[in-house]
Amino acid sequence: MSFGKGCHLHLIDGSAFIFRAYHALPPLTRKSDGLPIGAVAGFCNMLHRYVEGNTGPDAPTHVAVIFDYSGKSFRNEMYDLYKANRPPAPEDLVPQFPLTRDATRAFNIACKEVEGFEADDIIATLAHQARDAGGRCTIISSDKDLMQLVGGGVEMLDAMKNKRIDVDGVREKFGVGPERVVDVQALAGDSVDNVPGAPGIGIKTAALLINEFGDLESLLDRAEEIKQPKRRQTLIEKRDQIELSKRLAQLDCEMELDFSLEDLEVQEPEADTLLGFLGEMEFRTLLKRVADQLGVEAPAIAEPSAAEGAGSSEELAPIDPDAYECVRDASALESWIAQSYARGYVAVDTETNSLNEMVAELAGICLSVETGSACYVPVGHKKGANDDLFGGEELQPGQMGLNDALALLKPMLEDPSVLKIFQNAKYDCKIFKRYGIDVAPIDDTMLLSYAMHAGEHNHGMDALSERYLEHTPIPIKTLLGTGKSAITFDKVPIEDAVKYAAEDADVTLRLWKIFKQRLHSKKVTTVYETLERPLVPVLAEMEMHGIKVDRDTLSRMSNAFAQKMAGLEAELYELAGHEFNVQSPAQVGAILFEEMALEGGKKTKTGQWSTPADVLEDLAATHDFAARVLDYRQLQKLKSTYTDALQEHINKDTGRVHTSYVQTGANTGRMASSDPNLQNIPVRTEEGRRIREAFVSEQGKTLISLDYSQIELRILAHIAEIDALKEAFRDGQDIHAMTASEVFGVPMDEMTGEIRRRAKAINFGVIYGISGFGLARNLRIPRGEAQDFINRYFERFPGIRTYMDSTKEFAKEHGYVQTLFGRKIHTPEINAKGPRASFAYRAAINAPIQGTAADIIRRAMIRMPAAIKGLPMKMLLQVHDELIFEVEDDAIEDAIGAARDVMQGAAEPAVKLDVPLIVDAGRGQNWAEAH
DNA sequence: CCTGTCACG
DNA sequence: GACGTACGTGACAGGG
Repeated sequence: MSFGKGCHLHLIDGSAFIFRAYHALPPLTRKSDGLPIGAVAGFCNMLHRYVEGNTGPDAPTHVAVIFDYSGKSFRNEMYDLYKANRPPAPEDLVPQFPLTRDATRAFNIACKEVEGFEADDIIATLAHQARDAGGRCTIISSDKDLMQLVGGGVEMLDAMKNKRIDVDGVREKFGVGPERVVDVQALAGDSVDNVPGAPGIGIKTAALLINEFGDLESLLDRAEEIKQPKRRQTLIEKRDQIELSKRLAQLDCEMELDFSLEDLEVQEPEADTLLGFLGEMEFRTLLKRVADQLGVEAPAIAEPSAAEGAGSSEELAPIDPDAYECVRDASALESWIAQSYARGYVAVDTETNSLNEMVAELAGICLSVETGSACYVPVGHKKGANDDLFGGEELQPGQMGLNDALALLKPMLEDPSVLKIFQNAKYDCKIFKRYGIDVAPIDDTMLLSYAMHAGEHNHGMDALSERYLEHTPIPIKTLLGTGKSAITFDKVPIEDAVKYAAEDADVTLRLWKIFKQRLHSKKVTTVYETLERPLVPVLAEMEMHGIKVDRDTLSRMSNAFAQKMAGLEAELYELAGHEFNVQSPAQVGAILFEEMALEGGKKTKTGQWSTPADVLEDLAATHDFAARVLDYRQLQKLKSTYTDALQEHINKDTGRVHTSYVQTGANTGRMASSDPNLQNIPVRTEEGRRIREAFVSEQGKTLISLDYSQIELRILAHIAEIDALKEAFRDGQDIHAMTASEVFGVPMDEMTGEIRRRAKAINFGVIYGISGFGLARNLRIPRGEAQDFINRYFERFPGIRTYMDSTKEFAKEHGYVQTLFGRKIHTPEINAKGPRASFAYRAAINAPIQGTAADIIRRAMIRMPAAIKGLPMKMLLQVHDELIFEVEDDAIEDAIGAARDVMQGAAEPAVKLDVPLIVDAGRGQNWAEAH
C-alpha cells in the first residue's frame, strides 16, 4: 500500500522511550542470570501500551520506532563540543540498547537508525515525506527539538501526558510558530545538548526579539537597533556563535533514506516471535497478558536451575542438504530478501575463490531465515576444473548476474532493522565492503561462542556444529580436494555448492539461536556487546587500510642476510670438519654432542638432539661453533620469516600489507595477527629492529605509535591491591628499581643495573604465575637462589600471594577466571592431576591480568573511530599494548593527543583503576623511528 | 602433518 | 619423592 492521503504515520522517538523506561523503573535484573533488564522491561510495556491504544479512526496506518545511532553525528563536524557535556550512558544500560531494537522487531514494528544522523533527523525527513504525500504524521515524543516540524498535518504527541501538541502548543512553548522555532533555539541555546546560543538570552527574550524583527537573519542584520546595550552587544559580538547554533538546531529533513514510507506499514505481531522474545526476557506479567490477548498459551519460562543444558534444539527441522534452494533469478532472490525483512534477521554466508579477503571474488551468497531452510545464490561459478581446456573464465549457466544480485541484496544488508548473522562476520563484511556494501548490524556466532566458552574449545564452525548441533557439516575438502590438485570454490559445480554453502548458513542460524539464548545465562552479554561485536567493523577497517611496506628495503636486507649466511655456513663446515645441514637441529646436535662430545645435550621426545637457543648460548662462550649456529639461525629467521615472506604479502593493488586479526585468537582476550603476523616483527636486537624500517608512511604522512606503559604491572597492582606498587605508579617512579629496593633492601640511589634487572624479572614472573624454576632459568641463577628471591618478594608484598591463592581457588571452584570487565577465561584443566594442573594454575594467574589489559585496549580501539573522526589519521595496527596510526604531517600533535586521551581513559567508566594508565608516544617516517 | 625453533607482547 | 614448569601467540623449516 503506497503512502498518501488518508494515511497516518506514527514516528516513535525510541531513545526517549528507553531513557524514560530506564529512569522510571528500579534497576531490575533478570531472575535467571542477573542481566540488567529494567529499561527493556519498561520499553516493552510502553510499546505494548502503545499498540493497545492504537484503535479507532485515528489509528496509524504506518509506524516506525526511530533510534539514535550510537557515536557521533554530522553535527559534531560542525561543532566538536556538540553534546560534549553529556555523561556516557550508564553502564548497566549499555547492553540493553541492542535489546530494545530486538524488542521493537519482536513487536513487528519497523526499527530504524542511520549512522551519522540523530533520530530527530530521520523523524524530520519522514515527517516531511508524509506531509508532502498528503498524509498525516504524529511524532510520539515530547522533545522540544522536534517542535520545528509541527504543522501541515504533522503533530506531536506527548505519550506521558497523553497530550497532543499542534501549532498552538508550539506557540505556547516557544512564543513563536514552528517555522521560527529554530530561530528561537539559535538564540536561547540548549545546555543539555551544549548548544551555545546567545549568552544571557533565554526562550522568552528570544521569542520577543524574533517576533519584533520577523526572523533571525533580520534580527542579526539590524542588531544595531536594539535598545538594551548589553543585549545589542551580545548579538553583534556572538553572531557566529548564534548562526552556528541555528545550524545545530536545524533538523535535516532531506536525508537520503534506503527505505520508504511504504515499508513502514503497520503489521500485526507474530505470536511466536513476540512471545519468544518476552519469554526469553522473562517478563512474566507482560508475557501472560500478550498471550491472553493473542488467545494462545503463554510459553513457560525456564526456571534458573534449568538454565544450563545442551541447548534447545527442540522442534528444529532436520539438517537436510537436499532441502536447500538454488536461487537463479531476481524474483526468487526478492522473495528471500522479503522474508529477511519480515523476520528482522537473516543468516548470511559468502563463498569466494580465496581465503584472502583483499583479493577474494564472490562465487555465491547464502541466506537462511528459518532453520532447515536456506538458499544459495551462485554469482561467479566458472567452468574449468573438469573441462579445463577453454572453460577457464566462462561462467556456468543458470546464475544471476553478480551486479544484479548485489543490487537487490545491498539495501537489506545495510538496513539497520535487519540483523545479519554470520560465522566470522569480519570475513564476509570485508568481502561485501569491497563490492561497496557496508553490512550492519551484525551478529557473529564465532564471537558469541568466544564470549561464552573461551578456554573450553575452539570456535570454528565445524567444531561448534559437532558440539552444539551434533551434526558434522560437509567438509569443504570433499568439494575442493586437497594439496596441489585442489580447486577454488568458484570452480565447484553449482549443484554441489548449493548443498555445502546453504548448509553453512543453516548451521549458523541454528547456532545463533542456541547461543543468543545462552548468552544471558552465561552473564557475558556485556562482554559480547561491548568488547566483541563492536570491534568487528574496527578491525575490518584497519585490515583493509593496511600499512605501506617498502619492497626495496626488504629485498636489499634479504640479499645482505644471504651473503652473511653463506659466510657463516662456510665457517661452520670448517669448524665441523665436514658439510651438514645447518638448519637441522638434529645434525647440529649430533656434531655438538657426539662429534665434539660436549656436555649438556638433551634429546626431544622423538629421540632427536635438541638444540634450543638457551643451550647454545651457554656453549657459545667457549665454542665458536655454537655461537655461529646462533648467528646463522637469527639471520635465517629474519630472512625467511620477515624480509622474504613479507614481500609476498604486499598487495599488488594497494602496495600495502593487510594483516588479518583473529579476534578469537587467544583465550585471554588478546587477538592474534596472521597472514602475515605483524605482532611479532623483531625489535629486541638491533639487526632485527631494522626490519621495521621497511614499514613506512606515505608521502606527506607520518607513523605514530602509542603504547601503554607497564600496563600489566599496573593492573596487577590494582587487582592484587598492592599499595606500594600503586603509590609507585602514581608517583611515576621506576617500578623495577622500586621493587628491587623493597625486595633486596638497596636504597634507590645505590641501585645497580644488575639488581634492577633481577627485580624486573621477578615482576614479570609474577604476572606469569611465578615458579622458582622459571625464574632461575630466566636469570640463569641456581634454583634455590631464585626461590629465595620469590620468598622475599612475597614477604614484602603479601597481597600478591593472596591474589594468587584466591585466583587459584576461584578457578578450582568455578572452572574459569575473570577480567575486570567480566570476560571469562575457562580453565578446565585446573582440577587435573600432575603437570597439566600446574600449567592451568599459572595460566589462571596470568589470564585476568593479560585479559584485563586486552579488554582495555579493545575498548580504546572501539572508541577510536569516533574520537579521531575529522582528523586526517587512520589506525593501522595493534600489537597487544600498542596502536600504530598513519597521520598527515600537519596534524601529528592533534592525532597523538586524541589517541592518547582515548587510550588513557579506556578503562572508564566501567572500571576506575587505582593506578593511572600512561601512554607513551613516538613518531617517524617508519616503524623503527616511531616505536 | 607434527615438531622444534624463535619472533613478538 | 620425582617430575617438569614461567603467560599468550604465528611462521617457518625439517623430516617422516
